[in-house]
Amino acid sequence: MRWSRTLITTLRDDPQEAEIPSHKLMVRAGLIRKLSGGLYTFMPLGLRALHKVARIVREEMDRAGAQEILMPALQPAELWERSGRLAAMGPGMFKLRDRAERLMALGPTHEEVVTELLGHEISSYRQLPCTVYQVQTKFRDEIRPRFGLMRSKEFIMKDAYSFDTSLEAADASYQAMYDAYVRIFARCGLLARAVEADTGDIGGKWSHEFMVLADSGEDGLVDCPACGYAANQERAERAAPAADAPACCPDREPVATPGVRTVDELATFFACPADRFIKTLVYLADGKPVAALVPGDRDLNEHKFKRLLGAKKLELADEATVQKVTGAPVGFAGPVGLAVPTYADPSLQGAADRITGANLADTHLRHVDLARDAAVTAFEDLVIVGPGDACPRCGQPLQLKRGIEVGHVFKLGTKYSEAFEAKYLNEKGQSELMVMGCYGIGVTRTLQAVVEQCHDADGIVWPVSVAPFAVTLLLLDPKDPAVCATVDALERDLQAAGIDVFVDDREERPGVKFKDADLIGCPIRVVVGAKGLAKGGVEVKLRTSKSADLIPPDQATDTIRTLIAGLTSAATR
RNA sequence: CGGGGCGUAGCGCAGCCUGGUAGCGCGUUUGCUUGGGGUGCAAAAGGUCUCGGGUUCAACUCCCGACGCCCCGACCA
Repeated sequence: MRWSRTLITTLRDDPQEAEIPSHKLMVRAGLIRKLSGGLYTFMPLGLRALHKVARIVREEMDRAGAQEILMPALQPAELWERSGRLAAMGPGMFKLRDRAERLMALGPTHEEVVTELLGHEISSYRQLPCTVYQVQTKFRDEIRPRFGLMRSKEFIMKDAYSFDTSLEAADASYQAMYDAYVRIFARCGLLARAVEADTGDIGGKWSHEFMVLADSGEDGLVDCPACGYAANQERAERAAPAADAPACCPDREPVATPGVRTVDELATFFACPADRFIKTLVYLADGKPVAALVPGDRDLNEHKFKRLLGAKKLELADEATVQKVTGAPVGFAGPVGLAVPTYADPSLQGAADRITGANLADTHLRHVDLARDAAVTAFEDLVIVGPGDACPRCGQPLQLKRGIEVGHVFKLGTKYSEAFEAKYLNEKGQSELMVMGCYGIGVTRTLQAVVEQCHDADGIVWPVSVAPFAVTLLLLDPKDPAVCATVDALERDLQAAGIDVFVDDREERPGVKFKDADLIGCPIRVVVGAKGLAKGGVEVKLRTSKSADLIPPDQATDTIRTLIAGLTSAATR
């Protein structure tokens, strides 16, 4: 491919729209262009890289025994009513009506469609296990599109779905996908980490997310350097420290605290540290009030609380509810005498001589002994785990990192097969529900994650596996026939050797071409110019190295082929 | 949806406070020049100053309202 005949426009300045390095670079290098918030066009160079990622994904899916299909992006909303997710995902879905006024949705994911499909196609255990996948455009009405391709309203996802006869068989399908994911991200040149994750609205018992470590990542993850435990912060647990209880605790006693509501204000008011307080939070779980107790210096993890309660919807109670439940305005809730189910973090087990709200306006209680003065329904892990907390497996201190979620594998169980009666006949001729798993990779997000992880001050540093081109060939003197002839021959040779090559044949000064080559970041740069030829060769340089090697033109293709082989094996370890 | 910021030439920005001729850099076009890390000179094209209302003799500038974009929090690949 020749630059002069390709739609590639690079930018000198960082675009105003972009904040993180990968987004800036993808726009500057001319890989993508924004149409509107969360909607991007892939330009020729970006599309090539995207296809490379998709190819790796397909190869590994096929290798893992999954079969590629393609389901409609446009789906009848009725399917979503059957699974009960029209309500759950409701506002996040793009909905529209056809001319018959039938409600349709642009698919944010395909569990419904695939379960409906396989429920009809599969009739016998002999057809199982079966895993299908597709590479599809998904639509989500994101609350806040962000960071270019990282969180967009339209994106490309590889989604796979496994169907099995039993939980054990489903475990094997899950493991096969997990292993494929490890290979996919390694082949993309990414440093990815599998972490335990929350299942969210998709449902199911267990899931792992694949995280690309990056400071700009949207997710927090905890990591135990000692034993390898890793989890999304949404799910992460900790070994709760024992509550330090004094030998004896005086009787509880009300204290007037007019207008003092927050833990910070209380700490100042009582002149004691935040962990001396018990924070009482009133929530509505599917409309029913419940209370959560955490130490004053900790925050409640709503994901964990929601899972514990098995609630479909969990939200902080409104003021009126708080008033009704506690008999006091917001800021004065406490566990003493509270008549709703009350869950406490295990670090409060045995907690005594603490300060809590008194369930009375402008009043707190001190010398509260939780066991003596309050009725706790259960002690369950509730706090957001942070750096320094004890690992739930080995007790060593945890670290907190940030990551980009590029893949997610779920064990779904029979949630969808029940809703769609996706059944098969077993060996005994009995009808049984298929056990499902689902597995997603954000293909467009993965591409940007590569850029986020692989760049330097000058531009992108593509791994060969996903680079738009393996080689960029700079034609420094377009008016010199000998230089042009050398470039033509080299381009032909490289193409014949199956190597992607991109020729910068523009009427530009050398400096411009060097800068753009660094920005676009193909792994190997070959410079052909009059000066080099006079010295007897073309210059071959890796994007990652500082200096170039002078290679005789007739040996260049072999040299490059060897370099690519080296880069490829280094990437796959 | 809550909080914050920004909308001026293709891109990056100044001008606005204190109303009166719309500017700079990059890019683009043409000519010359230069030719190994974003050459230099000259000329040129390119603007409903996001949109709508209001105040005023006069609005890019002041006021009100929309819309769009970006950032921080709750959803997710």
